[in-house]
Formats: sequence, C-alpha cells, structure tokens
Amino acid sequence: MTATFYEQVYDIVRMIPKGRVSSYGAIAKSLGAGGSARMVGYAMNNAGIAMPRVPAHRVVNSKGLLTGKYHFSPPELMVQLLENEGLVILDDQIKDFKTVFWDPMIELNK
DNA sequence: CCTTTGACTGCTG
DNA sequence: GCAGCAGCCAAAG
Repeated sequence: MTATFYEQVYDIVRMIPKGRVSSYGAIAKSLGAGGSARMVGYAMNNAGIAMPRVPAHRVVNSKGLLTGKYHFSPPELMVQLLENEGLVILDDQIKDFKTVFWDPMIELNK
C-alpha cells in the first residue's frame, strides 16, 4: 500500500454509514496504528482539502464529544450535519453515543 | 536529521 | 466527577 496514513484514515471515515459516528482511537486501532489516535485527528486536518470529501463530522473523540467542531466553518456546521443525519447533539455531546457508535474493527470484520 | 505539532486516550490524585 | 500528566506516533518544517 502506497497509501499514507492519512489516506487510510480517509478510507475508514468514508465508510462510516449515515447516522453513525466513530472515534479517533477506534479508527487508529483498526489501522493497526495502536494508540495513535492523535494521528487520526491530525489527518482530519487534511480532510478539509481531501477529495472526495471526508465526512469528518462523523468522527468524534472516545467520549462522543465534538472536540473538532472548532475546525469547521462555522463550528456549528458539525452539529448541524450530524443532526441532519438523525443524530441528537446535547451540548457538543452525541446523545446515545454508544448506540450510534460505528466500530471499524467490527463493521470491517478486521 | 532533529524538532515541533496535534480534531486523542487512559491513568492518577 | 474533574483536572493534570504522560504516552502515543506519523507528517511537516
């Protein structure tokens, strides 16, 4: 695979179904990157210019908090997009996070 | 080649 | 339950 770590992250994120979310750590782990969750977030920084568009709004931290919302323009966009997909956001936190959580390790049968 | 940078995570007090 | 600290590791300068 000539794909960089970023591209691998993008692939996983694009696979996240509508109305579901995943976490940085889970994605990193599914890539075999171990605890390099920060790298996933760092990759998301590039997601803004990645093609095709990467649904970065479906990626949150392990607690279901929209930690990266301030990287959107405007920050409220992330919440809007998630709510548009049927999710409920309460004070920057995803309601029923465990229920809508999408685990790449399981869904991709890795 | 060495340093800095993170949209994170888990443990500890 | 919350704040602080350290570990994590790839990419960019």
